[in-house]
Amino acid sequence: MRADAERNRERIIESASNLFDDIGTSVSLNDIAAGANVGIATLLRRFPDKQAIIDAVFTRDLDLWLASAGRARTSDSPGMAFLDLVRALLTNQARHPHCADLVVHAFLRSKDFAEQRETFRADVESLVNRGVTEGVIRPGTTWSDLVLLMESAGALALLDPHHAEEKILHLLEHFERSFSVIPS
Amino acid sequence: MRADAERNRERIIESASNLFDDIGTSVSLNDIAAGANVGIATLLRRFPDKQAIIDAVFTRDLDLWLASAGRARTSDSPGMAFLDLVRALLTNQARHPHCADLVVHAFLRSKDFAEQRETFRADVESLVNRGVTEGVIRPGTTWSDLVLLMESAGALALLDPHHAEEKILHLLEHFERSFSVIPS
DNA sequence: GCATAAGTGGATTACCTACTCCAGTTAGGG
DNA sequence: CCCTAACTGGAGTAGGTAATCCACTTATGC
Repeated sequence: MRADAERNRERIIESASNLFDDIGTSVSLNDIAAGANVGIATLLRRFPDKQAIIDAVFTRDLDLWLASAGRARTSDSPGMAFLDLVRALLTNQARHPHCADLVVHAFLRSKDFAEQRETFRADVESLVNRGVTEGVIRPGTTWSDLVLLMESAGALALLDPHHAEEKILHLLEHFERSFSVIPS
Repeated sequence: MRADAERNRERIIESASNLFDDIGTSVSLNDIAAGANVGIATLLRRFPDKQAIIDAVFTRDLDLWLASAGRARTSDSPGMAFLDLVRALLTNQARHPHCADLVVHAFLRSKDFAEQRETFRADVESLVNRGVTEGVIRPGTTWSDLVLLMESAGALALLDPHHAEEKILHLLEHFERSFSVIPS
């Protein structure tokens, strides 16, 4: 691939990412191309169709999540690390609403993401289990509870991006109470 | 209005309601008209634009919510009645995903719904307050917590209608734990 | 009954979308 | 420096949308 083509590819992903955050994945290819200072043909040469762009943007975000989860795993204070991880993931959801339907429809189900999904799951479960034995996290808490929280947060962000952060933090309060062993 | 015209109006709302539940509000006016066995012109004569149909369908659902809340208010077991009400509202959300963005963008904000909103709010708050003094609901629980739960449920339903019911019930478990004074 | 206002269907318009095609441009190896 | 394969922009295509228009039909009050 020629160097200029590679630069354009990155500009397209950057433009798409920004527009997805601001407007949503319904934004038109024309606008994405314009935002990258690139013709529509250039865009469609690199990405065969619109879904390919959405996937590329999502994959970039996903890498950050996996890195967060991996880092949290090694913490020696699992309860704290778990909450920090959750908070980081949710903040990301608030900022990137477009991720929500990819989380639900691709990351959690498609076999294309099977490997990443299992890594992520293993990291989270390890953290939760250690938190439970440490007595910080309520027994019965599982990976699926975190998935539900992430799905809910993403869904809220998608529905109402403007108030997403505030609502997601409120949602987190309820889940923290539900996750915690100590009633407040 | 002529009697046949009134019949057609109801058929259009019924068709729209069914299609919104199955496909979402993105369904085309042509399909709504076809489902009502009516021409597209007939549809657009009754409802000046697409939003008017969406609003009409929502208003029909909303009346049911308000009735539920009103009935719950008179219960002499507020804690129970509150949970029953919440469960009824959430089940409705699962079945009518299209309501989600109207809840967020119209019912909770537009002054067109101000009167209904305040009635609903008063009913719910009365129930919550009685539940708190009865010692069944955790002090600090407010109307805004219920709103958040309904928004989350609606958002989930919109994002993934097929698994909505299951996810919403799961979500309710966490909120029940958070609402409750007794840790489980 | 029947006059007529109200109602109707569906072809049509205007517009927006994702995606294709191709004549012209440019990077970069030899 | 220059040749050529890679790359590019933007006009154009196909297809779907909401909304309009108008010749025709029907309910209903008298």
